[in-house]
Amino acid sequence: MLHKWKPFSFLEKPHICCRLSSLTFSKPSVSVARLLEEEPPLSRSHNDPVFEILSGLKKLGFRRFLSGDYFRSVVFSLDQLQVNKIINFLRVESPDFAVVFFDLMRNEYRFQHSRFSRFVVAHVLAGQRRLEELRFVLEQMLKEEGSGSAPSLCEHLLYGFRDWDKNSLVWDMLAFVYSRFEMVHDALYVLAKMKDLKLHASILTYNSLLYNLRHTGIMWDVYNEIKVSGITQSKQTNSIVIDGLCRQSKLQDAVSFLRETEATGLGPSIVSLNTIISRYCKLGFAGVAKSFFCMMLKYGLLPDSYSYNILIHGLCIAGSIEEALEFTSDMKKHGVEPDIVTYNILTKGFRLLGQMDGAWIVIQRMLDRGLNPDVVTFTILICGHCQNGNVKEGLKLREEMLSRGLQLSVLSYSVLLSSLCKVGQVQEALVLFYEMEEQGLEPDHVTYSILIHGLCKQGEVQSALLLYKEMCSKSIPPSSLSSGAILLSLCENGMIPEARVYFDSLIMNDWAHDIVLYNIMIDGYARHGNLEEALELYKIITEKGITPTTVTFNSLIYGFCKSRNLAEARRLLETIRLHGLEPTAVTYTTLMNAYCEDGNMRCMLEMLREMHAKGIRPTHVTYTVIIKGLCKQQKLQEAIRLLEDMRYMGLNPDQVTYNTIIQCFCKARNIKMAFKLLIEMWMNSLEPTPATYNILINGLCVHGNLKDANKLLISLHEQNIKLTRVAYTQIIKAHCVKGNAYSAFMFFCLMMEKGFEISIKDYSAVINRLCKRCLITEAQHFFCIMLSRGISPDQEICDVLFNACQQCGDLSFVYEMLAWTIKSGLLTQK
DNA sequence: CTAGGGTTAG
Repeated sequence: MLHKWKPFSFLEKPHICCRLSSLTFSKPSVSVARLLEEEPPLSRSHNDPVFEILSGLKKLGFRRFLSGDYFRSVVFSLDQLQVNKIINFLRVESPDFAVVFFDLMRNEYRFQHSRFSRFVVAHVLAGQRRLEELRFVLEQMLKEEGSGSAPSLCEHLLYGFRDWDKNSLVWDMLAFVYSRFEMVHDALYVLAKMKDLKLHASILTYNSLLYNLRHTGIMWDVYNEIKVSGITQSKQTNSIVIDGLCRQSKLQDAVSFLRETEATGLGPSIVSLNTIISRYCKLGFAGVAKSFFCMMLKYGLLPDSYSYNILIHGLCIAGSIEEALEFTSDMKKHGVEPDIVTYNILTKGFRLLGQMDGAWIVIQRMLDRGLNPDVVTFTILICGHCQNGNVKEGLKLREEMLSRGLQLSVLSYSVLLSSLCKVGQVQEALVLFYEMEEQGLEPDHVTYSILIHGLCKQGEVQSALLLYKEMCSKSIPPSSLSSGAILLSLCENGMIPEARVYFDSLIMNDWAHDIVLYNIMIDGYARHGNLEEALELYKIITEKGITPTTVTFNSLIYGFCKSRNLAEARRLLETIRLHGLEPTAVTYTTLMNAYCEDGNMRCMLEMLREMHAKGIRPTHVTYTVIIKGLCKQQKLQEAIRLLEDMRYMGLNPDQVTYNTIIQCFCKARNIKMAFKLLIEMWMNSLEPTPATYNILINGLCVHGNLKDANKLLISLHEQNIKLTRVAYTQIIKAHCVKGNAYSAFMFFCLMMEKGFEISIKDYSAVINRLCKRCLITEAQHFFCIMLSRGISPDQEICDVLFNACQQCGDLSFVYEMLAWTIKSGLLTQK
């Protein structure tokens, strides 16, 4: 291997830079002769820099020679082979200098050492038990060699250094460093070679490997090997196994393992018990966690601050803040002082209960104790405000942090980004995202997931994809979450075949067992009426042994409801329980809505009763469905009463709720009440949606006064309020039906002005209606606009116009139309 | 040991 100079790194050093121009790379300069004049080197070696360097070192001493002109003039021409010779020579003569020379070449001259030199120096360091440095040398080597390099490095070590002193230490450290760098396969390879050579690995190496493999079943292979090899286990060995079992969700095995090791004399360690307590807490079993805490005391082990913090945290997430506070005083009594982590945990505890005032009391106590809130404290507070929908307050806290000189972490930014996205302020989120990058913070896969998701939800799929690409280019591997966002957006945009191709590619990768991805795809199929494919995917899930969630079934139920197979939908409700899962409000609401659409109020109410009996709280969506049912039965007063009841029960009606009930009043020709409800929306700071206006405009067109509809739409149009094309098309339709071609034309222009895509369907809708009323000239007019916008007429539109011209007796246009149809190849056979 | 992200219903 040829060594490579890294010119730019040494050019940074001014003294070298100056010399560079005067350097000669061929023969030793005159100054060498002067340096060595006391005893000139052997003449035959004049051209051999290795010889000159070695004799120079000997004569002048290390420091003097290496800082001298000769060495500086010749150093840049040295290749790896020559450096190998020097180092190997020094190893025998004076091992310390071998290391110094090695370091100097690398640090001062950015010399890329060969494997041979590195291993030589590694052996020297191993011989002197300079383990930190040994590790460093091997770390440098493995950083450059990368993963998959173990076989060739082992070969090198095996054939080049077989009987060297302390060879086994170098092997062991090599395995250790591979393991630390998470190059597990390489580490295992080295260990296997060591086994062949009958070399023993140290417990540290085994522990490190055990640690890296603790997520997997291979952990046991390593553990058994430790037992077989007969080396003494350390305290950490058992803790790592227990941690691994916990991470593999084998909590029972972890407990049994703890009991087994108890007998072997080492006894359970604090760390092992802490791990188990932590696991039980995370699963929400604070009671079990407490019993292990007591067990710790029984063993005579004194709980440390970790033990207390873990338990206090467990109690907080279980909602038992009082008990958490009791343990906090308990820890003080036992001489363990609550630290910043304890206070942060308690703050979070209050935050989880929505008691922000309690959170502030904790912070006050923390301040009294002389502890300053840190980034975590602030993040918890920001989180609290954001989850209450108060992003503004969250942003204020950010200011506060900055004014205290606290740098926001990636995490605290992510909290803010997430809540900005949730309230639809994606642009603001992006601004904050760029600020974050400017601060030199590297967004991680969670940050990207949040933004990609936010953009997708806003329909900005292209920007989302750009961000996705950016993430991949930074070699942040896409997570199932960010990919899930893309998948979801493909489904939401109706691109089901594309979604499936993408889905298959995701399943081929690491996320073949992520049920959420399946759920998104199944829902995509169910939503777009492809129940067969949805069921096919469900079959695949069960075949793969993946546990479905209630969401999986909810989507299937939706699919069956959509295809009007209510019996099967209802049967699936029972299937949920057979899988040991609980139906949710979504399950029941989906079914209730289907019964409601079917006009089957009896079954709908039956579902509501069942829901109630099972203790599942209806949501505002459930109530909206019931309101819809009441409206269908023309029970308007009851609907209004339910709307009031909702608020009373703390369920806030949203836009859809109002849209439902407003539509109902429009149909009942009670336009006044419909507008009263619109005002009520405003008063509850609910921004009406485009659908709200569509309902009102339609109500005015069909059941009210068309002039009022005109006024409303024009006013909305002028105020630039977000509308859909439906607002325009339905009023155009109404005017056409009434024969107000001019008004229709005016609104048509307004619709075009707003930049809505106008399709042939819009033209034929107008032309059809105008023709029906024999408004041929007006229909022609729209026909001409259509042609001028580059839209080609289809068969149907030509037929309609042609027939109308004949029937209404406008023969002049018949010929024109005839010419047109011939020209377009759309001639009809009538 | 403490702080962040996803899927479903009207």
